[in-house]
Amino acid sequence: MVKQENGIDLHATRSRGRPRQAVLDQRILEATLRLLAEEGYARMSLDDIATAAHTTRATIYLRYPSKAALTVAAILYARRSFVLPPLTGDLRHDLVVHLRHFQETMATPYSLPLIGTAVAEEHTTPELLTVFREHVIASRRQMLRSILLQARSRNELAPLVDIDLAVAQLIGSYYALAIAGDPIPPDWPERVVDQIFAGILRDVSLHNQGV
Amino acid sequence: MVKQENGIDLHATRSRGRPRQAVLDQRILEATLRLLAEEGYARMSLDDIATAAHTTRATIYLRYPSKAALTVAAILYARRSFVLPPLTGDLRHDLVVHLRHFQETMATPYSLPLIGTAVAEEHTTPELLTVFREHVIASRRQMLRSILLQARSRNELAPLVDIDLAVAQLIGSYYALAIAGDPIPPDWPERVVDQIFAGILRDVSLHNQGV
Amino acid sequence: MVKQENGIDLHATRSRGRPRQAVLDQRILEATLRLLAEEGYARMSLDDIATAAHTTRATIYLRYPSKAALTVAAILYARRSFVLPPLTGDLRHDLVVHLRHFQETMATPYSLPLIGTAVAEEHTTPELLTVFREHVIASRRQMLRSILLQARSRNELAPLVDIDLAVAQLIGSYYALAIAGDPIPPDWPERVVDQIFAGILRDVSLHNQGV
Amino acid sequence: MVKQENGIDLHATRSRGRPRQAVLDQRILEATLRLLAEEGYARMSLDDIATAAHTTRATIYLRYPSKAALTVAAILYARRSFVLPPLTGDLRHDLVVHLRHFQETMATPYSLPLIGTAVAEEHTTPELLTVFREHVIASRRQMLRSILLQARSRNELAPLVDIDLAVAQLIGSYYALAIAGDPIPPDWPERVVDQIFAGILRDVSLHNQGV
DNA sequence: TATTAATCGAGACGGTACGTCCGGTCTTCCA
DNA sequence: TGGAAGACCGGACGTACCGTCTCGATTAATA
Repeated sequence: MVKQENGIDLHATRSRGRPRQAVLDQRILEATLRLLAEEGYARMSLDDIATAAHTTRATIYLRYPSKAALTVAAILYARRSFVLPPLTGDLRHDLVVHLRHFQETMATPYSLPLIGTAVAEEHTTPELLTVFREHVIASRRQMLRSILLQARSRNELAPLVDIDLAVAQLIGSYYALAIAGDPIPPDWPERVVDQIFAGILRDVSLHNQGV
Repeated sequence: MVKQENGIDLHATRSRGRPRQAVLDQRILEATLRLLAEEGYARMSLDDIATAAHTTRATIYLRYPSKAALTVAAILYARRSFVLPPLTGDLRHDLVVHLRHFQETMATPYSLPLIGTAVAEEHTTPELLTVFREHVIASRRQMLRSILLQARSRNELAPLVDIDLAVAQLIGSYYALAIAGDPIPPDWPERVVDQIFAGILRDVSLHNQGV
Repeated sequence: MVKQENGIDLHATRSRGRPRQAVLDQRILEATLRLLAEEGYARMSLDDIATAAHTTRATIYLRYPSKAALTVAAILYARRSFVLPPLTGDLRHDLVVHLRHFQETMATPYSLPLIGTAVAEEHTTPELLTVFREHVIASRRQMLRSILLQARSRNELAPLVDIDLAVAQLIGSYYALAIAGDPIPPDWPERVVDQIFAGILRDVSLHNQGV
Repeated sequence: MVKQENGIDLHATRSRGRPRQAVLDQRILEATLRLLAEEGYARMSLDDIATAAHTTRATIYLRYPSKAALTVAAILYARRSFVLPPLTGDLRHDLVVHLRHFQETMATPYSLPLIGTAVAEEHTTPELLTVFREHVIASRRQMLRSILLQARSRNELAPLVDIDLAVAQLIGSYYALAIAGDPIPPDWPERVVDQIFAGILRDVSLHNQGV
């Protein structure tokens, strides 16, 4: 009988003594998510989380060894029902669908600051960035990669395309716009897909034909 | 006769009272930069900065109202001698040169975590992100934009190109790779420029011709 | 079954949670008393107290809301084993004994400055003076009053004697001498008792007889 | 030719350069007195004094070397027109008049706290207490002493009277009442004089005669 | 009349302390 | 054993104050 279904179970061992209250796990994680969203990582205090979850700091430390670990757990908890859209085989359509999904995820109030936190704490709390990479970023990146790899196998891509770089261009354009403070256009997925498909240079052969 | 010699004069008004010791400004900002790099924003303490700058917290607070403001000033100070490379008119060359310059800037140990901090503190300390946008990001973005706009005026670009999006793709690919933990290839500037030039799709006309 | 064993129990409610370390209470109060004596109220710093008590300022603030409150508590602590001498019924003897006891109390290095502090802070920190009056001054004053009242009931006093004023004259002569910088004579208790007994005027009847 | 006429001239030497503004002396001292009365010595800040006197801390420090010295100067300034009542030769009347004068002086809002401050700062700022003793306390004490000495020379006093102690009893009864928080009765001067004249014991000879 | 020496306003600076807040650990009782 | 409650340590933050200092501007006596 397998207890862990997603590899991220910190309290797996079914030991003796009074069992933990599952409802407390939930309350703690949801309070964490809410305060993370409202205050940001730095200003979010464990005391406030404990109060919001109707428990105490000590009980939280019984579950998570640090503020960072709790944050990580909360992020994973938030993504527990996260499902990527299925692939259809249509290159443009699949890319647009996934980028839109990404866009919607990032539109929630504190998604970007949370990534910022993970990056900011890279040296002091590398677990944050690690868990982000492994459980949040990697899955989508892998999906986009496979979309492009399938397209390559269907011979739809130019032969020298750097697929990892293409994925970075697609996703990264969102980061760059957001960091710069530019509003993200509603049709950003279509725009970026079309632009990376066609390139930005004038078609020389066509141009020459015109002359 | 010009009074300001360095462009960023925070204490311009030659007012009454004992003037600030310029050397202290410098020592404080350089200590801040060093500790910011060594410890990161969160672990950097004003007491340590004061000690390293051979002064006291009170004196720092005379200049900057908060830790965030000091950090902002230090970042601006770090960029006081920041000079973007000149333009040549060669589209590909100019883009590659500027992206390489960006790449080198980001390669310093705490550039990315610092941006992460700014993004993370967006809601609690928006000044950080604002100053980043205005003094760090905007200038390069503007430069890349003008490179592409000049190319458009020389009729080198495809007519429907979204220039802001193209800039975001160029720069953003670096963000995406860094956040994902991917190593940045040494020839990243050339790669991303070429890929955004040509697009990633197989040349359909050529392909059709081939068939 | 008695819960309070020493009369002044600030933390009487046996509530939940980790109980305070009684030894810390003691160390803090004794360090306070020592530094109060060595440095005086103004120069005594909470950091030094904390260091001397092998704890931290935060822990002190857990117990006392301010420096003044801590000082008050320390003074009360110093008087925890304060026992007034018993009465014998001999008016002169009782008065002398109590005044000598008062004299010995005041002889400790910072007794008078401490009263001075309490008086000085009357408007800004009235608690100090209040606690002094209630716990230090009142008890002795009451005792002297009762000595005189008993004497009155034994018909030993002149009928019009203002007892409160008499107490004030006895004790006050010490204050006045100390404030004036006069050395307090070792037999001050006997002197002041005898002088307040007999009055200072030449005995008129005797004088008249002499003439 | 004597320059200083009262021993307390801090700015005697008539040197070259811009002379001091006499009006500033006055404003500073009066602001000091007011804030000393309103806030007490400890809470009175030189910045507040400077602001109230429409000047700056540096200018104050040009005149007085420390907060304590300024306070001393202010107290002396407050007593510049202090005149003790003349003697009449009537023992009881003279004592009552001087005690009433003392009572009125002490009735001003911060007289007692000021003495408290001087006593409190005895170890850290002994000048305060010294100047108090020399210029405030000693003069009255001397006057009361001379009243009693004259009475002795007129053979009005009992032969063994300790005059210094008698003065201390007279004045000290006020201190004791004030410190204890007792209201001072309006006829306190008469009461204390009469009580110290007659003593508090029942007249034994009279009593014996009565029996 | 020009110089000189001091005052005065304004504010920088070092040093020190206060009171608050937080993260992490611990200790105790209760269920 | 889990959980509630809260003590405890260590350390940072921002504020306040004292006493010193360094400027520029001003003012009067003097050379």
